[in-house]
Amino acid sequence: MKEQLKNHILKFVSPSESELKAFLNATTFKTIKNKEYLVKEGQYCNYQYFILNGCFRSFFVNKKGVEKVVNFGIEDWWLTDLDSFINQKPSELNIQAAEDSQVLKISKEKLDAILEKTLVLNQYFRIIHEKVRIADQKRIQFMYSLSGEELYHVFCQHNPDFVQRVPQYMLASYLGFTPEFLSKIRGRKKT
Amino acid sequence: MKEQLKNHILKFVSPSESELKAFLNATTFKTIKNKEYLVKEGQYCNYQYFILNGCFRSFFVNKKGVEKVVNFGIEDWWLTDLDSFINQKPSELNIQAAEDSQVLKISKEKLDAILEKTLVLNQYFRIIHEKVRIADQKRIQFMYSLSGEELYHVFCQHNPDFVQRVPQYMLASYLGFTPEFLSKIRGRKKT
DNA sequence: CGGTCTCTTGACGGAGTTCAAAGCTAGTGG
DNA sequence: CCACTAGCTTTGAACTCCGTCAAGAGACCG
Repeated sequence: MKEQLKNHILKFVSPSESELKAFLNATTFKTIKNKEYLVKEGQYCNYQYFILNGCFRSFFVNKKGVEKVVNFGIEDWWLTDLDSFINQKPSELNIQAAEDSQVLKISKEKLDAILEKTLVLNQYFRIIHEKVRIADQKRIQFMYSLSGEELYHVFCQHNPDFVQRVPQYMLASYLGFTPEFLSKIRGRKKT
Repeated sequence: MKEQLKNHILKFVSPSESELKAFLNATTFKTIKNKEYLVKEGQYCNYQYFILNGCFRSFFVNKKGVEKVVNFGIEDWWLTDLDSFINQKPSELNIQAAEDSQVLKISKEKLDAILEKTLVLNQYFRIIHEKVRIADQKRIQFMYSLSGEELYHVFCQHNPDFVQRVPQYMLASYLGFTPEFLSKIRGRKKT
């Protein structure tokens, strides 16, 4: 199953066989059931996770006790609480499976050791970061220019398959409004 | 003036003298007056900019013709339209000086050539990306959990100095609301 | 001084929230 | 195979935050 991560890496950089082996060997396989947590608020997040299959959401709980979904993760995405992972502080986020899932995980110590000396893997993660930053940029642009209703429709157009995979209340939270409002949006627009 | 970039790099990684020289020599100095543009919508953004001093805003224009500020940049920040720079497509953003400023710029070709073979500079940019992603993450958390008024007060507390440097209407746009509303917030709270 | 750019103020309207109740659906156990 | 529960979605009425529009007041710069 590490083939999948290998293929992902080869999409972006060209490591030697030994560099690839060293990295893949530093990862370990993990199965996780729907509703279980990879990371819980308050814990130190010492791993970075590569999603083989399944689906996750990361969220935090605001002062009023409401869960706010800040991100989803699906196949071939890296997922972690970066602030906790990089700066070694307690996580403010929860990362929870939204489906039965499988991941590869790598510890901070092992990853740091590899990044200390391997050019191509620095390139790989640099490129991943670039892609995420570009995606986040687009997301912020959408949030700044569209109404809630428009946001929903654009999201459905861009991710028609994904919309089916998570409950509506998570989607509503991710898009920045309440489940009640999402329900009303869906109520309109019946041709 | 390249000392400043050198010091910034040395905060995060330890390049050899020759690696550092090669990188600094690839950058060129540029002065830019208030209101002038580094990047305009529709242009290809072929440079990454390191701000020596001054202040910039990046913004786009939505369908209604309203300017939406998506980011500010000040001393010791790297700035570019990443999507345009990385994927070589026309920029959707404008980057405009908000003060008389000085920058160092590096072209995509030169940067790519250096990143092709220099470990430490991949590390450096990887670390920069990590920091920006963490900051963006926090920003999204704030946007999801605070009202407009709270956003403004938190921003003022975190950046008391910066608030003085840009006109209020830019700040309002950055925080996601109208200048009129910001003015009303300021009107209250005159204890 | 005159014009442009920025900030303020107020009346009104609308997008989205809150709260509460009821309808659905799927899983669970008897 | 049915009954029950728990979680998810829908619906509606009242309410709030913030946007829109319009008019005026400073403030800065040539």
